[in-house]
This record gives sequence, structure tokens and C-alpha cells, in this order.
Amino acid sequence: MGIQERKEKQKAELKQQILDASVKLFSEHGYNGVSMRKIADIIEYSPTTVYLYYKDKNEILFELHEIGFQKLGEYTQELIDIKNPLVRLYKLGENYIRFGLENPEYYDLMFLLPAPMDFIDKQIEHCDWNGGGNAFDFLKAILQECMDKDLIKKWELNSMAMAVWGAVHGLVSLYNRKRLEKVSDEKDVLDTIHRSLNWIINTMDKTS
Amino acid sequence: MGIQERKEKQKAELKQQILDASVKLFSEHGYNGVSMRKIADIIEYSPTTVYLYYKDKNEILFELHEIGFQKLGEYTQELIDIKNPLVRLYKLGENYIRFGLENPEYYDLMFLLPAPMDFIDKQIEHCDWNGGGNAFDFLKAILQECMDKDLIKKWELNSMAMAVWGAVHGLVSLYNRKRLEKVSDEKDVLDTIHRSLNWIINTMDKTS
DNA sequence: TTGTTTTTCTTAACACTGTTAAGTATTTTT
DNA sequence: AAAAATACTTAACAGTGTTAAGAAAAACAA
Repeated sequence: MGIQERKEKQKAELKQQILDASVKLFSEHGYNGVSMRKIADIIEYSPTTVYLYYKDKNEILFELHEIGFQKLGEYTQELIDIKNPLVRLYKLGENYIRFGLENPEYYDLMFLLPAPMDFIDKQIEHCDWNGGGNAFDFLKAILQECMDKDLIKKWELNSMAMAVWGAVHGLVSLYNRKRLEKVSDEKDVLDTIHRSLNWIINTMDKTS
Repeated sequence: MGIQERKEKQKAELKQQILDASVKLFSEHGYNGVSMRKIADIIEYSPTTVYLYYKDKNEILFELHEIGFQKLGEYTQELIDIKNPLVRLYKLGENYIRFGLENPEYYDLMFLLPAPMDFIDKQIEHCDWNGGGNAFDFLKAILQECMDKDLIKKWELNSMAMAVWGAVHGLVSLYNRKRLEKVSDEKDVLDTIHRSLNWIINTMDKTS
């Protein structure tokens, strides 16, 4: 059935076009720049056609949030060949923060906005948060290695990982949402953020 | 001029009515339940009248966010007579987290949503973030006392305070935005959050 | 008391938003 | 060529924040 095949290819192509249009709008005008009607304008179909390819707007935002995790992956790729796990942890923190500050809109989608999680929750079939889960596992593996090599105090892994993630996420989100500049000298907030990360690693470090 | 006086009192009363209606809507239906038209419905005036008392919606949300800081203050009142500053810090963290989980909509307004900060930034007259500033100073004072009493390692105060705030804020916001339950066992996420706080304090504690 | 001015409030509109029921074109199959 | 299935659109619902222009009410002056 060559026709069936061709039709499915065309459908996949249009679905990709919709996603491409969404990425374009999202990159150029951020979260609020993405609307069903604007997507429809770009692909030159009516707004309702978009709903034939994506269940709702949340599904599109979910796809965008996945792209965000791909980008975050690129920021953490280079770390794998750092031998000392505590140094690796420090660099992971630095790159996580850098990703968050350089891609605030993607960061919002990944960690701040309800939309992508709402999509996951409303899925009938079981659907995990793979992006977040993998990133968290990566962090946990480093922390486990730090404990194994006796670089940090032993502790229940999950809670320690959540605290570390919470700390860097807290810094990024407070900065992006303009809270830090209101309580600290506006000129060197960025420096202070990095000193914060330094303090965290330094305080964890058993050998220091 | 008794008339002038009475008119100003009436104006103040209507302004308060608008705020009361906003609080009611916010408490019952959250952030998305507050709209200019719904406020107008409750006070039984036309939507445009609201604009004669508040510049825009952001100003109303700013007022609500201030009420949130009052509520947070109630959560931290009881701590002042805890002698050991490290224990006080621990209890502060506990109560901050409890506030965040018990009042997620207020928490959003105070630390997550752009609206109240947008209002501050667009004010012509200088306008500080008093709520946030005071809370941050409270935290800094405790940390300074910990350093003075040699309970924790000495460090530049601002960055340490930002790291601690970032950590608890990170935990609260990741939980409220449904990220933690996706990477950790859903049943004991709350326990894990508290173990995270324990780890932070324990890791800071020089004497442990 | 009448007329004028000032203050207060409303009507109507603009330009959007996500989403859906119902109907039209187009394409494929019988 | 007729029937069935697929693809797409029109029009509407029910909202959103905000503003220009005009009406109603109250206060002041003659």
C-alpha cells in the first residue's frame, strides 16, 4: 500500500511543520508568543487543523519542553570526562545555571510552568518525565560516586540530590523571575550566584 | 472641608472593596480566578471603574503578593525565641517550606510569577521589594549569628544566604510545580523534602 | 433655584486567547 | 459514477486586559 505510506509521511511532515512553527514563535517571542492561531498562520492552515495533529496546546508545549532537555544535554555533555566527581558536580552546577540563564524561556517550560506536566498527567497511557528523570539520575550518579570516593558525607541519596538540584534551581528561578536583583546589589548578582554555588560545593567537600 | 474628607474616605472604601473582592477570588479560585471583570462583578461596578482605583491588574496582584508576605511573617513569628541560631535556621526552613506548600497560590505570586515584579519595575517613584527584602535580611541575620558563634564555616554572607534561600525555594517550587513527584517516589516526596532540609543543615553544621 | 464645572462611572469597542460543533472539500475506495 | 473516508474550514463560545469616548451624578457658583 504505497498510498497509505505516502499519506502517513505527509501527515508526519505537517506535524513537523507545526512543531517547527512553534519553535520559531517560541524562540523569537517566548512563551507568550506561541498561540494556536499564530502557529496556524505560519503553516498556512486554519487554527483547527492544528488540533488534528496535536491534542491541545499543552502537547505542543510538552514537545518544546523536550527540546529544552536536549539543549540542556548539550550543556552537560562535556563533563563526562572529568575524573574527580566533586569537580564534575561543580561543573554540572555551573553549566546548569548557565543553561538556565541563557535559555530562560526553555527553562520556564522545563521546570517552572505547569503546562508540560499537565500534559503528562492527562495522558491515559503511562507517560514518564524522561527529560527530568534522566537529568536527575545523572546528578544522583555523580553524588553516589562522591560518597563512594569519600569526598562528601554519606547520606540518603535521593534527599541529597533533591537538595542540590533544589539549590541550583532555586538560584536560577529566583534570578530569572527578577527576585535576586531586588535583594542583592544588581551589579554583581551573577557573581554572587557563582559564589553561592562555590559555597555549596565547598560546604559539601569533606576534605576542605 | 468635610465633603472632601468624606469623599476621600469613600474612595478609600471602594479601593478596599476591590482588594477584598480580589482576595476572595484569589483564595477561592487561585491566580487564574482573578480577573478584572470578575472583580467588577463582585463590587457591582463596571470593569473600567476598577482602573480608576488601580493602575492595572499587576498593581492588584502586587497588593495580593504583599498579603502573602504578611502570611509568611506569621509562619516565622514563633522562631524569634529559639536561642541556638542553627536550630532557628532549621525551623525557619521548615516553616518556609510549610508556608510554601500550604499556600501555593500566594507562594507563586511572591516568588514565581513575574506580575508583582513587573509592577515594581514600572513604578516611576523608587519602589523596593520590602516583603522579600525583609525576609532575606531575617535569614542573613541568623546566618551571621551562626558564623559569630562558630557553628558554621565563615563565608561571604550574601552568597551563603542566597544559596540557602535558593535551596528551600527550589524544593518548594519544584514540588508545587509537580516536578519532584515525577523523579521521586510519589508517596514519600514530602518526607524526602524534609530529609533534604536536614541534609542542608547537617552539612552546614561545623560541630556535627 | 438655576447653570456650570468637576468628579465618577459606564458603554462599547479593540485585539487577543484556547477550544469545539458542524459543515465543506478533497481524496480514496467500491 | 456513487459511496465512504479523510482532511480541512467556518463560525462560534466564552472568556482575557485595556482604553477612548460619553453619560450620570455630585459639588460649586451665581
